[in-house]
Amino acid sequence: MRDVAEHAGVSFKTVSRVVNREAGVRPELFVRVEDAIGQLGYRPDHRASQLRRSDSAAVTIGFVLVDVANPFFGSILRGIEEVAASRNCLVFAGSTEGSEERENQLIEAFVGRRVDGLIVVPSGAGVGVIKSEIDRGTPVVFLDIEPELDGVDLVRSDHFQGAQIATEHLLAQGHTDIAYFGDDPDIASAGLRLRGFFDAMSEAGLTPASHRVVTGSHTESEWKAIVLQTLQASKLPTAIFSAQNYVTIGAAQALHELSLQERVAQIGFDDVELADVIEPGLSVVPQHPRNLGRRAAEVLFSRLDGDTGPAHREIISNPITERGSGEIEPQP
Amino acid sequence: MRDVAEHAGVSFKTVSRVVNREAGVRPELFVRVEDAIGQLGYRPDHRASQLRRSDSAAVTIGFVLVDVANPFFGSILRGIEEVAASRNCLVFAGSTEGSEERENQLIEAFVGRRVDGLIVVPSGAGVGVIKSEIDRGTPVVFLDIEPELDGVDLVRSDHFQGAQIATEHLLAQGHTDIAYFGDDPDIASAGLRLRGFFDAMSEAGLTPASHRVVTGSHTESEWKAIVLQTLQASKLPTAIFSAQNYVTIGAAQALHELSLQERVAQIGFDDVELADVIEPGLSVVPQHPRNLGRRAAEVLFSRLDGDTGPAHREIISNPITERGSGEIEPQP
DNA sequence: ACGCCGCTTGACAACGTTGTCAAGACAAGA
DNA sequence: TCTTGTCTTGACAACGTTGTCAAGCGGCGT
Repeated sequence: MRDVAEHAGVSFKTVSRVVNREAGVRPELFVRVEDAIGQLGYRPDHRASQLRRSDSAAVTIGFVLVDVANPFFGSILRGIEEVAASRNCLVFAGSTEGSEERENQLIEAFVGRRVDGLIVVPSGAGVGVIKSEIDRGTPVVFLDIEPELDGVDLVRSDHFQGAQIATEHLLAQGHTDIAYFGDDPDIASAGLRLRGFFDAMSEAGLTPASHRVVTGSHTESEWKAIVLQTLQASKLPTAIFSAQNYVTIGAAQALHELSLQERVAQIGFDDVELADVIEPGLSVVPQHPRNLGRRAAEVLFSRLDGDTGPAHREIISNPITERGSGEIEPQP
Repeated sequence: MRDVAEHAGVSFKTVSRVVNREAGVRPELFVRVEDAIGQLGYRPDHRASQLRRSDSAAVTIGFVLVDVANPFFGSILRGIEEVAASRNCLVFAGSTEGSEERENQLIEAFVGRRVDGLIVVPSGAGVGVIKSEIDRGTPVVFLDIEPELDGVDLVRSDHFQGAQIATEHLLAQGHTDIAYFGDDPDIASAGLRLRGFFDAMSEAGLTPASHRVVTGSHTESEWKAIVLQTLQASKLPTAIFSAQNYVTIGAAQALHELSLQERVAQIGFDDVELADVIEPGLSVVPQHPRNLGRRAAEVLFSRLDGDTGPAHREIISNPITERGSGEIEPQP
């Protein structure tokens, strides 16, 4: 900026005025400064300007998620971006892979860059660094997973009810021997889905055998192997509830490998690509992740705009998308 | 920081020393400062520290992509993150949706935040803002799409050869009437794939009829409609080459809707989820996007580490993953 | 001719941090 | 005791920008 000022023969304050389109600069000077900026390829240092500015609207938000490569989170990020872009705001994103340590690192890195707000898919209970940030007044919206904290903003799917209606849907076809595959129930959302499953089962007077409930955190291909192994190890269940998108894919792969896709019903939580093309089509409880992202961002920006109302708790439920696999009747 | 210094009864320079773990602070003072930091919940302002620091390793990079919701780009971003995280570096990411204007906005926003380097999937020809940034000395690695610029670093799949081998694979089964569906050939990568297709066809002495080549930028569901319409409008082609992941999904949906999946061969560029579960399995030329991201990041960091060698051009090709759909013989 | 006003411009402090350097304390050696 | 050296600490400038304020200029009314 100093260079530009010299080049245009003005003080750097005047350059600042031109850059910020402030009124009260003689057109002649304005042009001279713009020319100098163009010639020198000068770009204002946004960090320095933020450093001095007091007010100013939100310019950066951080998004802590589990894994951007998972289209569920990728779509959420896209939704957040969409809202942020409309307000000229940039997004930092980082994957935790479910590690609380990495989550803390990311949050500290984001806060160190003075993000205006955070959207977080918590890996832990929300008692780590994020808690102290909330206490310091940083606006935070939790997404997808509920932390063990009161009075915080939250946007998520109704994991419990989704699992319930999925299970009830299978029960309604007459299934009683249903296998559950899902993420580690220590993850709050996965825990809720598991409880939704148990709840629906016990409503029907059923208690799932322990070998019918398989949980853990694995990749797609690991899930395929796990489901394969489980299906081969004992009497076939008549239906499967796969409680996460990668689990759904792994389970579908396993069923097809064993040519059981017409014999064993399957219903998944969260939609997946090509679910309508496989035979039978995969029935799922969808989540509309892009909308989840949009909503979370909207809530965050309303806080940044000064909304100090009570905690916003938005729990979204969606009806089942029936495509065939979830409508298979129990086979003897 | 001023507060911490007062609270601990030291100068803020000493606080700075403690925060940066500099040697030569009496243990007693060190503890006192750390306590004050803890009590006040102080977080160093990373922007201010960067402002003053001269040297310092790379701390932030920017990634300009087309759409994070597309798992192809999501996986690339994951690969970049992976490398960046290992160097304690944060990633800004932004989706352009193919708009050159948005690309320029993003690059300006990133540069304004003084990112140390950029990875860019260019939407335009690379002559916009990105060109002037390169000239100013910002390290830039292009990814997936080649800009119309010489001497720049680039990591991408071999779009031309991939399309060639896909087409040759279909030709080898005896197909001569092959339909091409793909992105707008104005996008450099899509243009290369289309040329790879034409090249393989003409090598075989064939010239595709103009109604056999359908291009444009559309969503998954639009592609399904377009392929449906095309298949119904005229004599069936005996094979389809779908040159992008969303196109592949749309085309597969269309074929299945018309129950033609056993009659019309299909081969796709870029792998998709569940491709091995649908019947017949979808044959594709895969891309391993996470690895593309990792490689681009590695190249960028080597530049940031001072590598001033000649432009790095890495063009990766992968063999076809045969799953069935691409091995269907021509049906009369 | 004088005072007042509005417009344009620049000097200077401030934002939160680090780099530089000098000052003070204390111990060792002459 | 005096010098020298080492260790710890703080004062101050600097990074690139914006906020504040006052100075300079010309026009207008009296």
